[in-house]
Amino acid sequence: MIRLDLQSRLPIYEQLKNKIGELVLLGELKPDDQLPSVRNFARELGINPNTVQKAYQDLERDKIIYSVAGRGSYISPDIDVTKQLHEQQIQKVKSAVMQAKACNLSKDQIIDAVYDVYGRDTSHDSGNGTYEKI
Amino acid sequence: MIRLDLQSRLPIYEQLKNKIGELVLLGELKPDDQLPSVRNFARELGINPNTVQKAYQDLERDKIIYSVAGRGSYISPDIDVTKQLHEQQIQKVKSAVMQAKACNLSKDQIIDAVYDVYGRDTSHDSGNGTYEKI
DNA sequence: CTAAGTGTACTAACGCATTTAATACACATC
DNA sequence: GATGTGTATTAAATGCGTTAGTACACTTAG
Repeated sequence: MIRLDLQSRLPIYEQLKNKIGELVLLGELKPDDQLPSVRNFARELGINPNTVQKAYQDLERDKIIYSVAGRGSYISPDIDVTKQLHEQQIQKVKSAVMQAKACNLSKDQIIDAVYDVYGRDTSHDSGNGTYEKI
Repeated sequence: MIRLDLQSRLPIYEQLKNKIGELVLLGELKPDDQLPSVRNFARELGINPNTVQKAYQDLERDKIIYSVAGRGSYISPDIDVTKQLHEQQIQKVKSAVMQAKACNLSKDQIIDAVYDVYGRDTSHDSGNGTYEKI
């Protein structure tokens, strides 16, 4: 079940886009998997169908999903979807890092922050469980 | 001169707060330095005085600056200002990294992104000061 | 064919944050 | 006293996000 923060400054449709992208990267949504219908998803999330549609529109524009009138919306089979979603995440990280650099923070301070999130073990393992898919 | 993006999703007063914090961390604004008056700053930036005041209010609430009625607004002499601003930047980086981690990105991928911003030289120099002028 | 479910499009209205505008007041400085 | 400060208040306008309701074309199951 997807949890939304209706109080967040981030619009609902942006949160939804992020969540779907996250599920794709986690492998819980695979190419050609069908997404919930606009109306069902909206009912399930307690929001308006138009809001779901807006998220789907953006995702289709970014070629993360594709939609067929009368059938439904599906995860894009495009091989580069994962690559694209990865790149999106990387870009967000880079933006924050650039801002920090502009504020004179040192590389080591940033690296420390990354270690704070991922743990400080010296191994170069990513630490997650889907590593074997390489 | 401070440049604002009036089209950004980030409110003007938030941009202004960021810019001032940035100038403090760059050492261009030092403790007890006087900031432009609300009215002058607004005229200079081409925005409404209320917007500047809102930024100043937030900065004073966060103890980044202090204001004296009849005199002006000044950078707080609090020794921890720099530390606090650093922490803000670090938190933004961590948020982006946590989001990326939730999407299954590996630690190495994040580290690579950091290197993309800071450069890949193996030295542990922080890169601040006049380093970039070489 | 019919019915139900799908994506899509459109208009209208509302809420809310942001921003602007215009005053007003108290204080400090000269 | 004049000027320049910060501060407070009210009002209006604007834009974005969201909801609501309706409508149409399409696909599928029966």
